[in-house]
Amino acid sequence: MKFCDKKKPKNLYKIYQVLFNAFGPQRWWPGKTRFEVIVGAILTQNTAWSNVEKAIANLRKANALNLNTLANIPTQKLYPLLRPSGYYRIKSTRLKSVVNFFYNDYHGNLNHFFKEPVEKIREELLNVKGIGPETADSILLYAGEKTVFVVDAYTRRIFERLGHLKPKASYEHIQKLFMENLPRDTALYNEYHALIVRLGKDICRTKPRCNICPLVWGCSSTGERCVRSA
DNA sequence: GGCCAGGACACCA
DNA sequence: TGGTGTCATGGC
Repeated sequence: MKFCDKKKPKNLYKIYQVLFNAFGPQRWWPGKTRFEVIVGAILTQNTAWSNVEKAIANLRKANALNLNTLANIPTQKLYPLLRPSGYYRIKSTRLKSVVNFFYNDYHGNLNHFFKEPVEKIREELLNVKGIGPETADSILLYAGEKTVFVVDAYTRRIFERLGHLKPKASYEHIQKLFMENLPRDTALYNEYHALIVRLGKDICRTKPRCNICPLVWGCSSTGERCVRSA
């Protein structure tokens, strides 16, 4: 066990409740279809969602927001469409590799894919070039409604500061911490990750303490109901 | 003009 | 195995 304190993880659900009461439901993922969620998961890598929306709008306008079209479009034709989301060359290649995976291995049938055991399809996703653990888990949770907790940079940053994690804890360790200390509930995992991102955008990143919430870190929206006291 | 965003990967010691 | 550089646009 690499975590700092075995007792603290018991508070993970309470922290969720504090965040939910403070911010309300986040209604993730904003994609309209499973495939759109998968595309968004690729495009949002290290990128603000507002930029991803522009690229998705470009794809939709070009009638390319579907598996069949993307499977047959040359990678370079994606460049101008994905440009607003940044890293457009890399993301064009990654999107193509993901699409080719579904197209070749599952004949473009996402329902077939998501019916397979979660451990199996997670491994398959991780073998696709351009899909790391966070992107794979985002696809599984938000597109496949699988009970998989998504760990991102905000999760690491926030829960390190709260003392739940040692610095440089691995993705798998952090994921295990949440999944072993929360009810196995897909809707809960969905909402919790979204709330963490919501909080992450809101808290002070540079200052260890702030005036609004003079504890380990502060949050302008939660105010006195800071999760530190949960 | 600088910083950062809902990461992943190649390369090197 | 772990650290570092690279990929890139748009908002604040």
